[in-house]
Amino acid sequence: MKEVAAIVTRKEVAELAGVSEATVSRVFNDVGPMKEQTRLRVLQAAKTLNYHPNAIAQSFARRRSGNLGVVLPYVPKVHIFSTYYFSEVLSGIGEQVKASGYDMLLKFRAPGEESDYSSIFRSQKVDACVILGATDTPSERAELKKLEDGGFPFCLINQHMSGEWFNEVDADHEGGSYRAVRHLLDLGYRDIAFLSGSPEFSNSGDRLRGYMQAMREAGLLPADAKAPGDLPAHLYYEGNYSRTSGMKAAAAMHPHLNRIDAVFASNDRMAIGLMQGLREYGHVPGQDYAIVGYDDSEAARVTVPPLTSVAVPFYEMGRLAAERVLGRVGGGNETGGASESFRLKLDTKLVVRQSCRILR
Amino acid sequence: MKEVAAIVTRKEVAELAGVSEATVSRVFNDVGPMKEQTRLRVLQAAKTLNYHPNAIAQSFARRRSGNLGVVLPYVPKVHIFSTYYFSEVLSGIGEQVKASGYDMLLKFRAPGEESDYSSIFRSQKVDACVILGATDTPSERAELKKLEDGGFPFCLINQHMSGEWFNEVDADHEGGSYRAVRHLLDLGYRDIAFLSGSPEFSNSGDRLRGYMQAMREAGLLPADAKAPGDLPAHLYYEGNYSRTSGMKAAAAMHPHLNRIDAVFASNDRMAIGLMQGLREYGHVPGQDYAIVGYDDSEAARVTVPPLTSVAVPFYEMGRLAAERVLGRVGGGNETGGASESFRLKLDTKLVVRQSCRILR
DNA sequence: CACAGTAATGTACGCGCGTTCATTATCTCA
DNA sequence: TGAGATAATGAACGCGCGTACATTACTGTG
Repeated sequence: MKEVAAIVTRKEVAELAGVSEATVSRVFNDVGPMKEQTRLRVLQAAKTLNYHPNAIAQSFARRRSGNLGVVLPYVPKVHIFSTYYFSEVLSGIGEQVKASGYDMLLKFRAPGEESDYSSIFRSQKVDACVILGATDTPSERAELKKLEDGGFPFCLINQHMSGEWFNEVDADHEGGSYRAVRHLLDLGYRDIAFLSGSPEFSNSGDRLRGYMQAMREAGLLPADAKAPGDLPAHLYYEGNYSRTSGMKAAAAMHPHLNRIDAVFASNDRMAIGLMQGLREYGHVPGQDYAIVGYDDSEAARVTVPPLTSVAVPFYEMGRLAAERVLGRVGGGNETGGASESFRLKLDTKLVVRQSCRILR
Repeated sequence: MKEVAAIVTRKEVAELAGVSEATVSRVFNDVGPMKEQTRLRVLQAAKTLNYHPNAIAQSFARRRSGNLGVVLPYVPKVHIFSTYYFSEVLSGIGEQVKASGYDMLLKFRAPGEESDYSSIFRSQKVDACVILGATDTPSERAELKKLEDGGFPFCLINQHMSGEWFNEVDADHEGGSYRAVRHLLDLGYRDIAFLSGSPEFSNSGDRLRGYMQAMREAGLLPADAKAPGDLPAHLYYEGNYSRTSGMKAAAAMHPHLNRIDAVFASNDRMAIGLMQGLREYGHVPGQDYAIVGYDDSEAARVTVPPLTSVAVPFYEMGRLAAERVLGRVGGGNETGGASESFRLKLDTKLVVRQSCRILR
């Protein structure tokens, strides 16, 4: 019964309005001088016929898709949008994309497959691209370098590849971690454990460095301590940023809790999992031990006790990345070279709540 | 310095391989019989030149974009991805979209603007569409009906428009709410308040109906009680699904808490806000009053006490919606009519935790 | 009124691909 | 070996639009 609405084209509008197709085009793109009268006539005809330009044909003719690609990692068993970090970044990108008149095309990296970034561009379905959750592996680096060589505008978020000059929007995780640990030290804590996230993300290393620096400065670690191996074993734990991994860490940490008085966890989810886990062993957070999380997610506000955490401007990072990378679309060659590349590092901020008692 | 990689077209591949463009096309689309030898020759040439078909041109020629549109509501001040409901649904859609070889194009409804759904389709940038957070207003209904009349494949998620036959994937919120309240009743609670969400969403009404039915059956409401107005004022509160609105409700509820022994909140976020707010007045959840939330979000697991809540298969709802709606693309007319329309209603499930003490 | 100069519009082409139809190579069976 | 069938390939077109270039309609000036 239902008929698929017939496609109205420029041609029909032109006929009805009694003008040429080019004129219709001009009206819709607002180019060149034209009589107000014809403009109105065309618009009227378009309205009558319910004409809407075919976006695909436009993309084709303009050789520009009007889409910003967003590459998302495949995280097994995790519904990726549900993690605070991705959620916020995506919201920020979404905001900017809308403001720039673009659409947002999501690309999920496949489970097994090597991430073939360049194919994303070669297919021409996106004009620029923001990459989330890139990992610092040789093959990924190679892929990204191909993009770079191809001159495709892209940008990494929350990931830094040292030694390369990719466009990046990152946050000062090292500083944030340093301040978090300093906060614990200032409160009088000394035996501060570190719960790390997955090491393949650069910002896991950043957090470790911040922690180590603070500990070194406090004279709690040798001046040359650098790697996790330089830490007393009972102070270093590793998870994968999931709540469950935090709970698992609790099992490993529990036996040593007499030698630990505070924990710095690399994100809130793990912190929460850890608190849950340790609670089952009878250790009360904020009382038997202090804890600081990372991300300042919504969850940090509702735990008991509320979790001191490091706020990261994820939303703004997403917005900025989109803005910058879209600003580079098409630009560059006529100005006699590539347009400015960029590496932004936004500030993080410690948000103090009640998960760390004052010792003195 | 950087050169934008030259676009390699079919033509060049054809020349290098010594065949016609049509043959190249056939190889890449795997149509018609062809000599294995030429096939390899073409593939070899394509590899040499690093040829990738232009997706936009393909879309243009095929008159199909390969994109599934996802319409997201504009929620002021809320970073939309951060709400559990949207996050999960999007993850589900993402999963299915990938499996179906489509891409996912996000469309944000603009703040003020009337949602002009049909333009989304007329622009031809998407082949089908999933709509989240539609509201049941006359103008939205009209817009949706236009889509329907246009024969565009679309689907509403978690929203039911009574009296219309739109494709929908919904969950049994009425039943879920009924069971939640029954649970409270079975535990011995009698003075059960209801914290509603924004009334423009159909599932807010669903929850209300479930609540009322359970209360009526327990003889706590007159048999003809239907609307919120039929409730004692101290039992009915309204928020907008945000945590803050839950906190605000706490202020309104606090004076009446001597006449309230349990609360059923329309989602976890409001439940959490309410618990926080009431705690500030000295009321301890799970002790001074029982509380049940809705959504069974991650947050419900980490509150103190853990929150009894109603689980909704959001992820599956997203996946199913995408699957069904993509199944309808292009199909329908040649079979002598529209393909099957669908209205799915998935089951919800009460997840009991510790936020309701046993009274007897 | 003629002319230049500009405003307004039309003509024509190509973007890269899918696809139909025509053509040519190859095979089958008598 | 030849005729018909089938396999394999090529030639040509159009999808709907943007746009360079050609053309025509005006305007003001001397």
